[in-house]
Amino acid sequence: MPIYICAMDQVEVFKALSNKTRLQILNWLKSPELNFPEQAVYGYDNGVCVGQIQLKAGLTQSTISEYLSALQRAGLVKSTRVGQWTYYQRNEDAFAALSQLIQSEI
Amino acid sequence: MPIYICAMDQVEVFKALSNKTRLQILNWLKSPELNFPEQAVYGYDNGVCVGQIQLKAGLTQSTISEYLSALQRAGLVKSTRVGQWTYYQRNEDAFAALSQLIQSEI
DNA sequence: AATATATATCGGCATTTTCCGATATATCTA
DNA sequence: TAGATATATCGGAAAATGCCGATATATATT
Repeated sequence: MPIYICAMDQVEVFKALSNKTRLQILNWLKSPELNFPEQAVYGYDNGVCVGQIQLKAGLTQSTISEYLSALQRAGLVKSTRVGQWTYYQRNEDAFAALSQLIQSEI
Repeated sequence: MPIYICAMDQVEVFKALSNKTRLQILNWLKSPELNFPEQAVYGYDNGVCVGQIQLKAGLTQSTISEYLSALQRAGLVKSTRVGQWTYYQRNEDAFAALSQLIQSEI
């Protein structure tokens, strides 16, 4: 009987990762300073706000908002509301758990 | 500039993993002796044949054949034809590479 | 309160995925 | 060669996903 560190819905996680734009976003969020220099003024403490991600991705605001929700439902990112902005950042624990999951369970 | 050990199409791999039945198949193939005892007579050297997997999954033959093809296109399994049977087994190198990919690139 | 800005949600069209039944192909056996 | 068995491929209906534009909601500003 395996022990699960966190209750990842595996299918949901892999579905979230099954899209080129969502993979790009995750990759960009690895280096916010590098990929979102426009946000330097506001800092990167809570990640990057939706509008910046949307600009870089070149898709509509609604699409990016939904993509970020999907990533969050899968546990791959976390969000912080600050005023009228929502900041998203990677949940590195989830990636460590996923890497581990693939090694041991899948 | 990152160096890729193998040319995985990331989206294709994650799509292949985005289905409960395909995840089950991969999991079953970790312990063929345990999960496919009916095949003991023929041995497990090349993995498990399509019919046995189909029986256990409870979906149609065509569906399982297509699922196995998808897993193979993604590089997650390899197949061996022996007479009228096609045996499928996990490609453990791919899982190691994927685990690594998640740790370092994604 | 009124307006502006940032994000989320809704409705919808186009494409992809899921899974099926039918059929084609490959191999084995009589 | 004919028939049986195992697998692959094809065509299609239903559901899910990819994106969009329009609209709703939350917060900030005047």
